[in-house]
Amino acid sequence: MFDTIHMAYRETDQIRLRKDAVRQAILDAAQRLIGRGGFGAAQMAAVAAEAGIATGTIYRYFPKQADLFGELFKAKSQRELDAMAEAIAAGGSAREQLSRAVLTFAERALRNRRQAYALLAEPVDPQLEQLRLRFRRSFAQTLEQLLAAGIASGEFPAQDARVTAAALVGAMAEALLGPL
Amino acid sequence: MFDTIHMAYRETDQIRLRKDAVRQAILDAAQRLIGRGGFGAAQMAAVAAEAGIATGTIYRYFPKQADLFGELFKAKSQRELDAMAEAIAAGGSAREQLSRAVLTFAERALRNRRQAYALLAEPVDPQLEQLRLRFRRSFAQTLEQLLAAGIASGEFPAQDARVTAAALVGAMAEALLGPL
DNA sequence: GTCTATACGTCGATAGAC
DNA sequence: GTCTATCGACGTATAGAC
Repeated sequence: MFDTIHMAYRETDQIRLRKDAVRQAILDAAQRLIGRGGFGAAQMAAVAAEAGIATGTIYRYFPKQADLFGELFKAKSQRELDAMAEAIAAGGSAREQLSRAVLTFAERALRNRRQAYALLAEPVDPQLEQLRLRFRRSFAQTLEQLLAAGIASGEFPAQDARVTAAALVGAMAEALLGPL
Repeated sequence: MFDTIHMAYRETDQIRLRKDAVRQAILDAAQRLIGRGGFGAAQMAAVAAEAGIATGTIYRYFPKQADLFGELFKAKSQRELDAMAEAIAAGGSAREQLSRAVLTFAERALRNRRQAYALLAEPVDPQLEQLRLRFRRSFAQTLEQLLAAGIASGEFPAQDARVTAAALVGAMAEALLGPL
């Protein structure tokens, strides 16, 4: 019916690719700004300028600033979590694994201090803070498994692996706040 | 001139006392709600109801919710800081002081879990989060002094007291998140 | 994606202090 | 008579449910 007269709007592959590119450009721009000055430096206007688009355009892709920040936060935090898991997976004794896990976390943070501060402690909206808490739990769980294995093998003294893991996460994060 | 005809409005002592009482009633009401369900339970309407006043009235005393929360946050956190300082001031060896400081902090938190969670980790506005960071630094400084004294006396092995103090604060807070 | 519920902060009206 | 404190319904924004 209408289709034969009025061509219904359909996204072409070309448009699709272009939109994906713009979206990625926004994410990249925001990431650069966050890497230089934390979330506070990634104001929507600044992100738009960095991406070479109009401010209003950002809201077509990310209705709220929290959406943009949330996506970046998840991606960046997950990358750190993966890095720690990888360090553990490299094998060795439980002690070596734990040492590598902590060192990896700290070294990566100190190599990218501004971003690390943003991910670890920069005051952000409650919505992002919630994400932060969830990732902290993930880090703790990763370490807890390692500790539990070490305790089972007798390498570590008997203890509450969950509490120790949480304490380690807190200690790492807080101790890094000085340098960051 | 006009003064003799139209009495200028001036706040009397009676009104002043009444306003102070209302302000305190708001703070008390909010404190009770936070103690029961964290900041999330202290909605402006709920606080007003608990205090027995209208919602709009709160804003005469605290223009923004963050102002009300901020005042309570400061008071409550300072109280915890004082409690830790007191535990340390009770004397004994550096090791005993440190033990008492940590135990005091943990016991008080576990005795008032809802409030402890609110002060330590509940996602809040960036404005409050900033306060939280500042108090964490204060706790760290308090412990740092204790550690420095212990190191100087040879009771503790040589180490960076600042880093250790920060790690202790982080470990305490994060380890308590499970029970809280 | 739409619809509903909830919560913050505002506003005009009212009662009462000066 | 003039000014202020209080009320509580309303506008708006956001979150969650379906």
